[in-house]
Amino acid sequence: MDLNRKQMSIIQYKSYDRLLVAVDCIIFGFDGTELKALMIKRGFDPEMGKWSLMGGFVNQMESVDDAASRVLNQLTGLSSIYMEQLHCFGDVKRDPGGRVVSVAYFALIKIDDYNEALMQEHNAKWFPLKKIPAMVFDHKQMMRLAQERLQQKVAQHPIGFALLPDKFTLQQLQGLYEAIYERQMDKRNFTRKILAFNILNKLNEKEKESSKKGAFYYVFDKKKYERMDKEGLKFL
Amino acid sequence: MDLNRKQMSIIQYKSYDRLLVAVDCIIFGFDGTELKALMIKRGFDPEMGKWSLMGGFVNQMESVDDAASRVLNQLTGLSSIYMEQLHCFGDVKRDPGGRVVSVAYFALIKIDDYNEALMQEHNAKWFPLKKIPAMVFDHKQMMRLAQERLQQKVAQHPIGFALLPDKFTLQQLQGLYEAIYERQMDKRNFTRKILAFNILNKLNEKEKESSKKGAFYYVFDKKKYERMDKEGLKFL
DNA sequence: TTAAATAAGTGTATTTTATACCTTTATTTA
DNA sequence: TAAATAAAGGTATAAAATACACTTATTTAA
Repeated sequence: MDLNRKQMSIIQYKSYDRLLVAVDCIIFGFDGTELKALMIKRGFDPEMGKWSLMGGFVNQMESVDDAASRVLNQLTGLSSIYMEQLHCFGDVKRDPGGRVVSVAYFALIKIDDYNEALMQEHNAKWFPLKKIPAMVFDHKQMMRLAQERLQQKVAQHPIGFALLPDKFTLQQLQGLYEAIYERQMDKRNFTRKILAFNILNKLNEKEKESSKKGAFYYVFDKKKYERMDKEGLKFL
Repeated sequence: MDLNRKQMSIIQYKSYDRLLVAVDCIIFGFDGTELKALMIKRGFDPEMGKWSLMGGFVNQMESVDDAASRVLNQLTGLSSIYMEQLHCFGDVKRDPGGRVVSVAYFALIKIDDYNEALMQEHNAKWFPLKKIPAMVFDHKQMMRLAQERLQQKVAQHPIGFALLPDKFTLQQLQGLYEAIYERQMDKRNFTRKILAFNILNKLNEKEKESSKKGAFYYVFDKKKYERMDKEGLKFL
């Protein structure tokens, strides 16, 4: 029998086990005060009706990353969102419904920026990180790991902006960092440090809802950041 | 028809695609001067005869972590080795032999501490990180990511000791850090800093091969470390 | 036995970075 | 126009990182 190399290798691989591969998304949002994560009420067995991360199975013809983007989109309607792979969870019995290897991702979205209908359809709800309910399988472990990684990541790279509106005040930005790190910071030190990176542009426009004086808006300048990122920076 | 919940969910999952799931191991070693990684000459198609990471498929009844340990053991004969999950690589076409999702791990071993027969059987060879050959699939990308992660990790946790003999001199330790970070360090500053962590015990014994005076051996004291790790430390 | 050679071992001064801390300013509203 | 509100901004101190060079222990060869 005459086989070319590709056929050979398909035959070669044929005897190995094939597994279900899933993705689960930890979706973070910031409401100005608290860091929150988006959960859904699981709509199918096993564990129907319990709180769960949004997830789905990886198809034969899509990459794992694409599957994660698809799942995020199915819940929020959003695309082109900051998303990063967290960890692959591969215990044999992690899902009582069968052998499922799950690759967890975390995403950062602007908390008001989603498709209401899709969210309702999935019974989605934001939970403050301090008040995460019981969750199915190993999803709570995923949550914990995601929170740790967010803390690490945000200290090295300016990804926090993905959680804020396009224009934001320095106090809103500080509030975000305080929420992520779960500790208070000094306003003057924070301002000095963040402005020193020179990756924010000050607008000639004030946010006046929360104060009479009004606080200037800033925007994140991605180009400035990329220029300095090449030289290697630690963020905060 | 009467189905219990478990049967329900197996049926539920049945319609989804199953994929081959592999693990690949980046195995680091340190020869006193250079950081090296262990590669094998791939013994089967596709890409037979090319340099590759040691890998294998995950079986139905083993966790992904266990598969990685098994694969490491198959090549080196070692078990109970420092090993950490790196990243899941999930592109559709990453392996020309079929749809394979691969979870990469990196391991730190003592470079002389392996089973010679197994190594020969797999045509394994150590390559300095600076001189990594062409590799199959996305293995070079895995290598690069592993090197980055090792740098990050070693700065936060005292895992570097896994690459050194049980007893080592301060200069050997410094050499390791210099190799990992690819830059020279000041001997006095390094010594002061590392001893300040108070996780090393000085032995009453000297290494006398590389100097006439001889340098004292030290050992890593894991208990001391664990005590201080709880209080949270940044390592170097 | 002693001098030369070798790498180990050690301390201080300087710079940079992080932290602690409070008054003035702009604006609105009563 | 005074009172209320939150924004804006600087300095002094402490801690950490860096730069830098001589002395010591030991072996080996003269």
